[in-house]
Amino acid sequence: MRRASESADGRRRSTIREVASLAGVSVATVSRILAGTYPASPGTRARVMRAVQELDYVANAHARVLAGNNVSKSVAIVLNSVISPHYAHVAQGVEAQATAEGRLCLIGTTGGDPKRELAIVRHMREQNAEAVILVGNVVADDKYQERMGQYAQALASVGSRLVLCGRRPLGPDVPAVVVEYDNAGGAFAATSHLLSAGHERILCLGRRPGYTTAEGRLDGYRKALAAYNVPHEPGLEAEGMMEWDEGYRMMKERLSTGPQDFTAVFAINDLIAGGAHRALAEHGLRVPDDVSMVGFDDLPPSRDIGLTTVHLPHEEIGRTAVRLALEHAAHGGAPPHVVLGTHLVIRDSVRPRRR
Amino acid sequence: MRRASESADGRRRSTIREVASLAGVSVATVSRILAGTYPASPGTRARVMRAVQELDYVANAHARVLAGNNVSKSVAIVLNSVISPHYAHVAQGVEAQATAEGRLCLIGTTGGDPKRELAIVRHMREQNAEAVILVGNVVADDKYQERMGQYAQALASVGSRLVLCGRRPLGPDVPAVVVEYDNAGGAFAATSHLLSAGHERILCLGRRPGYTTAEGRLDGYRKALAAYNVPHEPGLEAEGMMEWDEGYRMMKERLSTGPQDFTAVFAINDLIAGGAHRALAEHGLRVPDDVSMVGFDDLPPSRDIGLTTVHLPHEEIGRTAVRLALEHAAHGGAPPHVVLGTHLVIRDSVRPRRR
DNA sequence: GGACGAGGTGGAAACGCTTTCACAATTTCG
DNA sequence: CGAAATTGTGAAAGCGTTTCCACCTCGTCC
Repeated sequence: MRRASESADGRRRSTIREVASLAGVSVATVSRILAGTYPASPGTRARVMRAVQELDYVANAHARVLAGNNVSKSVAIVLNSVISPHYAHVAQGVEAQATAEGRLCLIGTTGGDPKRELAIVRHMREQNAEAVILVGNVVADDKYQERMGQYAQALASVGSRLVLCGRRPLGPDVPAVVVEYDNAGGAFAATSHLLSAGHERILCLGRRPGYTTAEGRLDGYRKALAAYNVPHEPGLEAEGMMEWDEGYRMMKERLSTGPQDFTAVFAINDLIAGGAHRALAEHGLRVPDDVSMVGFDDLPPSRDIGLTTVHLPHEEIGRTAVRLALEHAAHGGAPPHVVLGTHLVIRDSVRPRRR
Repeated sequence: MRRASESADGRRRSTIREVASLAGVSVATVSRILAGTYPASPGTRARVMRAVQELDYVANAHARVLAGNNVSKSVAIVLNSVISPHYAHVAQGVEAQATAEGRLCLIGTTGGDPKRELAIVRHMREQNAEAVILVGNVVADDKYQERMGQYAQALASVGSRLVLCGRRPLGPDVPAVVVEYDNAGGAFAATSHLLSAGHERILCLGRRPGYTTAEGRLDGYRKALAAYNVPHEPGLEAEGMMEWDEGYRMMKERLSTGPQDFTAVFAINDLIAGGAHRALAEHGLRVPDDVSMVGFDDLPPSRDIGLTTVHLPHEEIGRTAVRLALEHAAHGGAPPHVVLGTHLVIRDSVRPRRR
């Protein structure tokens, strides 16, 4: 009654039925042998294997999912973009762990748009992914709070386990595995490093209210100042997004609108540090000779400029997300919540302050 | 006879049957209304929609694929790693275009290992992906040629359309969409830029026989030398992989084993340029004051150091791959083969040679 | 020497959907 | 005004698997 099943390019895919009849056994036997779930006589096994080889048989994953208990052996990762290095590393970790655990990795990017995120999560839901890993905050637009209710509910009904990486919680009624990292602690260490080198006027680049990551790091910066009894000066906090261009812009503005009233810079992430570094160079200012600088993330390109920065275990974040989600799926219980540590990587971008 | 279908976390997923009975229509009607393929009376449509809302119904993608013509509405991307910026950008392009065309994006990384690549491609094949996009060469180990036969055949029988991005062809019997970019032309422009600034002793970093990308760029470098009548000196070509650490290593070795016998550097990609840049800095050499440098790729971090480099349309490569694959799937014919252009981005890493 | 397990195997239901076919209820037309 | 075309709907087959149940064939035990 129906056209023969064909794959995308018209090549016919052989089915388990064909394998069975070629091997002279029932489909049930083929299925069992391939799954390795039941004993089978060596002779039968050999015949089946030969037939599989002959027909170049590969099981149809969709049929398998449908017939089985609807376990799709896949995890989904949803993030802002893959080109942002931090996200790329996390994605790499997710993919690696997923593959290691025999899962397929689905990926979707949102560009930070809540609507797109929602659409993608819905799409993932159709796929029955075992876990949906949400990485990084979405841009909080004006309708965010309003949308939040519908949003959280939609996410809650994903039916998959939800994992939040470095991201604001969705609400008390939305259970989720959480993988955090110590933003405040790292920023405290970074700022302290500058302070202990004698710097007191430390420009902080990347304030961003409403973004957990930025907020946590700003918090660590302020705490370090307090710990060293250095007065906190709001004018030394520049607002901007966590991107290269923004770092460049913030530093440019700073340098063009007045005298250089700082001796060191704490960039809330390495991207900002990179942009600021470039802006300084264009003004003939050298790091660390003229200005000391510390970043946050420890991304590979930061080595180009010898940036002292806070190391974040990016890939481990991704791996942990998958591992915890799958464990939680297997054992149940309360969704786990971990916070990963950070440490300062000292390179060559800080000099003691000249007096 | 079977347990009720449950999703991963035990939440029950409603089925089309439940929607149908709640709306008081047949499943066929629900299916048609949701697909929008047939007319339906406004009343029925409204009732169905209400039921869908009520039950929070989302179709099961696996069942849909199985029942439909086995079209899975998904494309797969297989690459070395996501953390390498070039690959990340390509992946971003693939994901963006896939989403734009209503497809889901599957992703897998190989670490450059042919065996893992094969395993992943097999996995993708089970999924019935509409296209499998292979990005970048796999490491050519000693058994490569031998394995190539089996390998090409396995890929050929993927049943999905195959797309090769910046990658050596698999063989005449393996039809594939090919998306290339002009490595030789870009390298020619980059080297010419250096030559026209008066540089003659130009160190080329990243020779790598057997790798199409590296070979193409080396070729462009040599051609430019020839065009300017500058004698080609094999000693000025350093061998290494296209990675940061390798760039660092190559430059370190160069500087520590003899006098600095070059005035400019052509790095086969920006990663190498970054590493070399750092090594130069550690030896007190500045770019461009002491050494001129040109890279290849135009990755974002290259802006940190103001690198003049060859721009590659990374994301467009990915988007083109998806677009062509899908078009080819729809219209058939010979698989398309495109080569994308490049252009030089002039920043601040080249100075005319002092005499 | 018959009952009983255990090891293999096959038949068939079920998974959740799409689509073909058939058919009833309209509308349109000569 | 009756026949033909159109429209909306339902029943059921089928997609390619897995798995439950039943069955058969042995070897083993009392």
